[in-house]
This record gives sequence, structure tokens and C-alpha cells, in this order.
Amino acid sequence: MKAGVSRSAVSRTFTPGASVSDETRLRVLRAAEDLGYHVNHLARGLTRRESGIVCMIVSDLATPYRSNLLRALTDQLQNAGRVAMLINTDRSDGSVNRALQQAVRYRADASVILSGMPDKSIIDLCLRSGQRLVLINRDEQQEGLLRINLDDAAAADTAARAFLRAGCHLVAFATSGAGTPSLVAREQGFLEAAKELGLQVIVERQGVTGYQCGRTIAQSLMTRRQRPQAVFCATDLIACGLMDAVRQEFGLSIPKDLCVIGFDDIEQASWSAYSLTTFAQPVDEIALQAVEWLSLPEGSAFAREPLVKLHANIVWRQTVRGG
Amino acid sequence: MKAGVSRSAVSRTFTPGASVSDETRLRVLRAAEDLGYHVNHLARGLTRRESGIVCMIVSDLATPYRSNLLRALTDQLQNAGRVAMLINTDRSDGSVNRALQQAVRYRADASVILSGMPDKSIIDLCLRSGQRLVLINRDEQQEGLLRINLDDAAAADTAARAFLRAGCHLVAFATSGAGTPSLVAREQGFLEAAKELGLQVIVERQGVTGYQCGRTIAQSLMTRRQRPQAVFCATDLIACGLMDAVRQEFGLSIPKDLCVIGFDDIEQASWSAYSLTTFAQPVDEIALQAVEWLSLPEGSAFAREPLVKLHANIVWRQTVRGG
DNA sequence: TTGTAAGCGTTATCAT
DNA sequence: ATGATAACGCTTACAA
Repeated sequence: MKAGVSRSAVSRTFTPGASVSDETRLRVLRAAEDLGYHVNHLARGLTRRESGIVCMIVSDLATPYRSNLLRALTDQLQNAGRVAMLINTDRSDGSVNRALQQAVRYRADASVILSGMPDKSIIDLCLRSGQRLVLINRDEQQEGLLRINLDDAAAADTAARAFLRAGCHLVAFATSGAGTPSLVAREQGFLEAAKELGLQVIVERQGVTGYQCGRTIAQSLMTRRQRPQAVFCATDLIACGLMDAVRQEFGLSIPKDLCVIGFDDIEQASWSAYSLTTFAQPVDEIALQAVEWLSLPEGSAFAREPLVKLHANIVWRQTVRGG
Repeated sequence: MKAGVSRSAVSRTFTPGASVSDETRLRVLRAAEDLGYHVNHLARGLTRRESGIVCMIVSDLATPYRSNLLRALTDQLQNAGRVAMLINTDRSDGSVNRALQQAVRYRADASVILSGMPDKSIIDLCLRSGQRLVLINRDEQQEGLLRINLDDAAAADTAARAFLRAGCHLVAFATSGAGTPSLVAREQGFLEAAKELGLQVIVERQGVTGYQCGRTIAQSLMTRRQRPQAVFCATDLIACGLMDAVRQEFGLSIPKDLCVIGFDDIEQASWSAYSLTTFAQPVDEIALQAVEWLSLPEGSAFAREPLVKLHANIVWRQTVRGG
């Protein structure tokens, strides 16, 4: 062709590990440079039957934890020579489904679901269209998918013990109204640990996970006859809202009057207005595991343990006495 | 084929506005359902010479403002029946360039650059490979690209006037060491407005935009012989850091001892720990404009004004006296 | 190592 | 309205 070589030579030049002589490769490369040629991945995907696209299905994208996870994921993905397609599932109307269809139509090799409460139908569609599937902090068990979960129970146990050491006996768990699997696991774990340690616990569920939810919970928790001496929040966002309300509306001091522990270790948890003791989601490790599994050769993917359980380390800051 | 019809019939069924009889369409649709058939967009892109993919080139993805903008953009994009490919330019090594190459190889129809300081070469590459390009809050002028900018000068002017009304005379501008075009525009605008109003202004530049940067600036601003009575922060993140440091390390009260105005109106600005008066980036409007332009038919795209200037409304909260 | 040729799933053109 | 057929740009046997 352009460099006086055949198509195949060109193809081989751009296929890692194909046999081309250095001479021809160079000629091709030079010609490509001149002509501004780039391999067409649409065409490549067509023949190779794999597109190199992996789909990120995410809701609440603008949330600190989610955006951070997405960052880590795309970073690793790029590193592995793949490319991320983003599907935003915030809306509840048909546009989500349309977007999802899109993903299928582009023959994505895989999808990573970091949506809080993905529709079961989403999972099915991905699986049916032959994609590999990674579920982060979710429950569904099915053939051919990888779940990456945190050890929520262990974290909850650590939290309960910290509260006990701080001399608290009446403690609370703050969470959203509708529970994602991980939120539920944290709640269960906390309940069990509390029971074992002889702690009395109030569970407070309000609205949607987020700052406002924390404020609402503070309201109902602090107007009780018996105020809890500590609260374990299912997410940092809840913790932030709760702390603001507790301090400003009830004039309490943290950790003197109330101990607080969060979950996620979002950026804001480290801000000195909060200095929140919390559990760090190992986002980079999550991303690494996901991408590694996606890069496994065809056969071995299913020989692997379909559940990765990661540990969430506690980050001690200033919201627990004697932490 | 499967439904006793030709390929073309199938194609037409899935091509909006093609002529198929209801009867055949129905037959095809039914067969597709049965066989789990989905149009292959890789192949379609190949023949149609447009992929339907638009590329989001973003750095600091986990930052509140960026992730929010990305959310708005993907949302609108999906709504318009297109799909977003995400390129994370955080790293400085080759992986960014590789990722970008990827995008080109997938024959993205367009790219939206929301990166703080994109390499000039990125812009060139996109343009050269025939993509349409949208630049958000950037400067570069070139044929065939749309710039969407905020009216930073007007906002800065509003801020200066607010400070004047609050009785401040010595004011400061807080920004990062390296200035993106919008940060520079805010600075310039503020300087000019201050001059016009007879305000004395200190410009403080430190490190990378973000919370820490705000803390550092507070440090150097509040240890001066003459403390400023107000500070206009180039971003909310800077404002948050500054406020925390000012309150906790210098025991000052806001807005009594110091007025603060931010920019972006990130979620945290509304948290009661800050209640920051700030300028709201009209992210939805930005996204709308971008997607609308991308959807313009071939010819008309270049007939249109290549610069959209949007207004950033001030959101009055509690950090300016008499706001 | 290199070239030839078939085929990947579409769409577009041209008949019918 | 429908069907045949030639692209689209690439990969991959297979042959040389």
C-alpha cells in the first residue's frame, strides 16, 4: 500500500507480537506518521470479536466516593490498554436503558457496575450479551461474574470496639432508608458486634445516603430522652451531615460529647472541619483487582474465585475519644 | 435471514426513518428479540463513518466540580443518543497519550475537553483526526471548535462590589500557582474591579488548586502585618481550606472578621460548616450547549458562533456581611 | 517474513 | 417496499 507493502504487513505492525521484519515495520510506521494513519478499532473489533471497550455503569457519579472509584478504575483500565465507556444511570426514565443498549451495541467486552442499586435487568443484559461483569460491593451471585466486596463486618466490629474503648454504651447506627448490600452488611455487622460487646444500639434510617440524611438523623437522634454517646455512620457523607448538625444545632462537641465513625474515607473526611475517623475504601486495590480479572485469558477467568474480599483499614483521626 | 427477510430489511428496521413496512419491521423485531440480536455499532460506525462516540477528556476527575460537570455531560449525551468514552489525563506518563490514541482509533466523532490544562498536542490530535471539539473554560481559538466559557470578569466584579458593601477595603485574591485560563480571568477581573472601586488587593498564589492550597494561603495571608478583610477564592475548594484554617488556627469568625467568596458552588459550599457565598457554574447549561453543538448537522456547525459565554450566578449564603 | 484472499456485520446504491 | 451487491478497514488462515 502506501509504503509499498501489503495490508497484512500494516496489520502486523500494529499487532503486538506479530512477525514483521524491523525494516518493514519501520517503513510502515513512517508511512503511518506521514499519512496520519491510526488503526481503526471499529474495524479491528469487528474481526477480532473483541472491542477493547469496558463499560462503567455508575449512578451518583458526582459523589466523592463514586468519582474517586471511577478515577481509579479508568486509570487502571487505560494502563491495561483498554478504554472506558461511561453509562450514567442517574435518571430513571428510558434514557438509561437506551444508554445501556448502546453499550451492548458497541460490543463492550465487559462491564463494571458501581451503581448503588443497579437494576437486575442491567446485569442480565450484560451477561446475556457475553460480557464479563464486575460487581463492586454488591450481592448477586451468578456464573461468570466477579464480585469485589469489602469486609464490612470486620470494619463494623472495629468500630464497635473503638466505641467501647471510648467508654460509650449507648451507640447508634446511621444509614439511609433504602439499603444497598454494603450498607446492610455494615449494619448487620455493627449490630452483631455490639451485641457481643454488650453495647446498646439504636438504628436510624432516613432518606437517601448523603449529607442531608446525616442532618436528619442527627435531629432525631439528639432529641431522644437518651442520647447515644457514639454513632457509626454508614458513609462519610452521612457523618459530615450529622457532625454539622450535632455541633451547630445542639452545641455538642466531638468527640467529647459524641464519638463518630464514618465509612469511605472521602477527601472531606480529612478536612479539619471534620477530621473524621473512618474506614478507607481501598479504591486502587479494587480497581486493580477488577482490571486484572478482566485481563485474564478466556478460560481462566472462570477458574478463579468469583469473590474478592478486601479489607477496609480504619483511619484514625479526631472523632473518637482515645482513638 | 432469520425472519425470512434480507439483511437490508434488518438494517432498515433499526435505522430511524427508513422505509420498511410495518409488517416486515414487526417480523424483524420479533426475530431480533428471539435471537438476542443487537445492531453492531462497530460495523455501523465502519460504514457510516461516524461512530456515535464522544470522548470526555478529563483530569482531576474526583474533584467535586469536575465530577459534577462530567455527570451533566454524560447525562445530556445519553439523552441525545450518543455515548461517552472517558479519558483520564491525571497521569503524566505515556498512558495518557496511549488512552488518547485509543480514542482516535475508535473514531470518536467529537471530544469534550474539561481538563484543567490539556496539552496543546491533545487538541491538535483531536482536530487533525477530524473530530469536533468542545473546550470548556479554556482559551485556545481555532477553526472548528466550540468554546464554552463563563463570564469570570462579571463574577469577579460582583464579588468586589459585595466586599465593598461589606465595608472591606483591603481584600485578597486566592488562587493556585499555575493558572488555568479561567482562574486567570477571575484574577484579572477582580483586580480591575478592585481598582475601579478603590479597593486595595493582595494576590496570593500557592501550589495546586484544592483544599490544601486554601490552607496554605490562609497561613500566609493571616500572618501579615495587615490582614485582609475579605478574600475572593478562585475555587470553592480553596475557600473551604482557607475557612478551616482561618477559623481553627487563627480563631477568626466568618464573616465577622473575614468575608469569603468562592467559585463553582460545589456541594460542600452548601454544607453548614461552610455556608459559602459563591458563584454557581451552570453545569447543566454548559452540558446542554455542548451537546447541542455536537448534534448540529455537518455544515451548520461552523456557521455558529464558536464562543458561548455563560453567566455564573452568585449564590448568597453566610460568608459575606450584609450579603 | 510476506502477500493473497476470505470474512467480520453493517449501510448505501441500485435494481426490481 | 424490498433484495442483491459492493464497499467500510481490518485480521487471519493459508500459501509462497
